[in-house]
Amino acid sequence: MNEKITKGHRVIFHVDMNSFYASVEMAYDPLLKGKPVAIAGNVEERKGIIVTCSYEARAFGVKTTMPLWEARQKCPQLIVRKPNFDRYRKSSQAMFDLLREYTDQVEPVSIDEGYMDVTDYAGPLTPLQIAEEIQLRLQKELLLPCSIGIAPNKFLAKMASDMKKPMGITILRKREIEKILWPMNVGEMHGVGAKTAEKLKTISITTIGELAKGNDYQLKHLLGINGERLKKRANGVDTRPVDPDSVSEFKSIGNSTTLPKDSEDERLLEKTIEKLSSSVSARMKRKSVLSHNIQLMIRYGIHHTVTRSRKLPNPIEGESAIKAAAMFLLRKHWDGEPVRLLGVTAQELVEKDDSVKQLDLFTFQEDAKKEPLHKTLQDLEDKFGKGIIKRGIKNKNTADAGSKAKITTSFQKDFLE
DNA sequence: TCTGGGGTCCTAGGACCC
DNA sequence: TCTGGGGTCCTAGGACCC
Repeated sequence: MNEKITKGHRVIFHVDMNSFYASVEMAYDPLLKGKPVAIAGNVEERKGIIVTCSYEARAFGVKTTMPLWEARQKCPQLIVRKPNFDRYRKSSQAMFDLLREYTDQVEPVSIDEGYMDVTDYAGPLTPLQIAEEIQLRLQKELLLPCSIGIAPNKFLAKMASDMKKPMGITILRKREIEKILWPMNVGEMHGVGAKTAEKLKTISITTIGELAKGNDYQLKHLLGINGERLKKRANGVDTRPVDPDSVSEFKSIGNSTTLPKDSEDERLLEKTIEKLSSSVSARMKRKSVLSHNIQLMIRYGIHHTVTRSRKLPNPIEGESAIKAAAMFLLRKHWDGEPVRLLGVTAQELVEKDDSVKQLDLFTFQEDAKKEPLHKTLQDLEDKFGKGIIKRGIKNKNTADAGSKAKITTSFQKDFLE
């Protein structure tokens, strides 16, 4: 596939913005600087939890996902702001634009972090100098602090960026894995959550080093294919390429909401689904996509969530069509118990775009050529669907931006070994 | 007073086809 | 008559991450 051939060694950065939402608020309002600041969803009600908080707030013991009332207990002078996503998106855009000044191999992972592959960087700076410059510029130009991990692959870069916060730069070389990575708790590994850590404990694996030497058969039995992958990562092996296009390919768009109080009022549930459908529809239209599958999520108690989905013969984007599909699912599957949360998600997205249809027709014809002659139009329609709209269009704009510079750099690409 | 809302990826069973 | 094995699609749920 498009996996980059990685002869020689790569130099990968993981850039991680520090307490991003809180930092953006501070950049907008300098009076907040140096103060304990927290961003919380729904400041008034029971669902108020801390989304992010400044390091000043963390000093009081305030943490992400902590209920707001508890955070206020720990830090009475806590300044609480509602999230302002437009601001965060703008700052994020500016941040990634700055990163792209160094290479076009930038892969945003979320609003506040991303990978860079600077292996082919052709300027005068060393990797460490690039990282230092980026960190300094983000701080100066955007007033945003970040931590950067430098390593030969994504996994190690991610682990490295976590090691020094805030405003850290950490190089993690292959030869340092044993000394630095292996003593760490396996639960601190990216990709290992509470459940997996618990399972690993049953085969006496509690550190990353123990995982690195774990028994293949046991791991496979316990975690399936993920066991294999995690063991490789623990040994510092990760061949995933940095893919600048990955983020533009949305797989689903959804909205959910916790009701003011648990409810079995059918009218209220319908109204809620209507609102959710409408915002999902609006977001789909902005992204110019259609959906082939609508999912309804119903949460009854804190630990009882059910998802139900429905495949659609024709792709939709309209509010009323989404609502209709979601209501169908509600009527069919709601057991009448009080509902805590409802969610509507559009899945199996396809591009709504004439040029894409053209492209489809083309691939359709190409495929037809490869098929044996007895294949009929009906066969192909069955395969591709009536609308001849292909799913999951990839790499729409992979036009090669330019020539690869062939300047030899001061860059020792194997310095990470 | 006790965990929100946005996602991705993987697994597993059943239906159905060949 | 009893029957295998492979593949795909659909649905539901779970783990994880930010």
